[in-house]
Amino acid sequence: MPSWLLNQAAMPAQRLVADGLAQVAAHRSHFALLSALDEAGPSSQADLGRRCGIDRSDVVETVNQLTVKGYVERAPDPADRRRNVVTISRAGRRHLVRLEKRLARIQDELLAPLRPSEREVLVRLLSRVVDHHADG
Amino acid sequence: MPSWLLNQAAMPAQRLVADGLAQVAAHRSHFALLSALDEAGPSSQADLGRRCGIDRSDVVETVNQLTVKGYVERAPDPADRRRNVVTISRAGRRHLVRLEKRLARIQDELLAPLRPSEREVLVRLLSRVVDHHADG
DNA sequence: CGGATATCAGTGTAACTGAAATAA
DNA sequence: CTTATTTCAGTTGCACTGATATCC
Repeated sequence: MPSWLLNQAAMPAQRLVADGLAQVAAHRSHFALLSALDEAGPSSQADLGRRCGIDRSDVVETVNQLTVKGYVERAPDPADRRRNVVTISRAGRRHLVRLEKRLARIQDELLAPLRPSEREVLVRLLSRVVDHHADG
Repeated sequence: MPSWLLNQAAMPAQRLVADGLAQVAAHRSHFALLSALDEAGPSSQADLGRRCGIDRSDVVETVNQLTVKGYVERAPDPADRRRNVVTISRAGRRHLVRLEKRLARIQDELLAPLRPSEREVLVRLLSRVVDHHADG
């Protein structure tokens, strides 16, 4: 049953990612936010939440943690004083590179039984399923 | 990123299944237990939990619910008085058929964007990933 | 005013843990 | 004595909601 298989496969995926990131005291949301900031540049917390699919409340907490570690800076937006502008720091970029390398190894471990061409096929099929159910 | 795609695809899968079963006041664990009982015959709760990957505590509660609805019966095992023998009833089998039909439609909705041959490929690739990480 | 933002406290759920009672 | 089973109470992690203050 496909729905069962998807959940069974998502389980080790989640575990491998969580464990791998925990080894460097990181979390999925850390990677998501740092990635988004690296791609899109300084952003408001609401924008970050929308981009990453993370709840507004959880963005607050994640930005708190990343701020403590010096990976991002949070400053009021002079152009719109409701907003905080979150900016990735140099240390944040270095940390992001570390996380990316770690995650690459984890993808490899996750898809170990599949050849490269099969991994591509899987990614393509999953993408179509995900796209079909996007925001619906 | 494959791990992300897997989680994104598992999300609508989980939602569709949960919603579809909720319409008949059922739950994933209801289907899992009834299915296991239909396949393997009367079983102890510990066996059911191991088979279905459901925690021993949750088996207790699920059997409670199925008992109230008359879909299973719980009786002490005379051969091993630590155990309860859980048996599926005739109404339980009828209910299982309903759930199976419902779940078949849900699989179809989940994989709507894929052709039958593509669905097979997806299932095969996922199976290999799941097998590779089994019980590890 | 309506709408957006950030924050915090609290809710709901699902998976799990610990301990007790019973019995192999 | 050790291990297994069932049960219940409680915990934890997580996504989310509601309310509030602030501002466009």
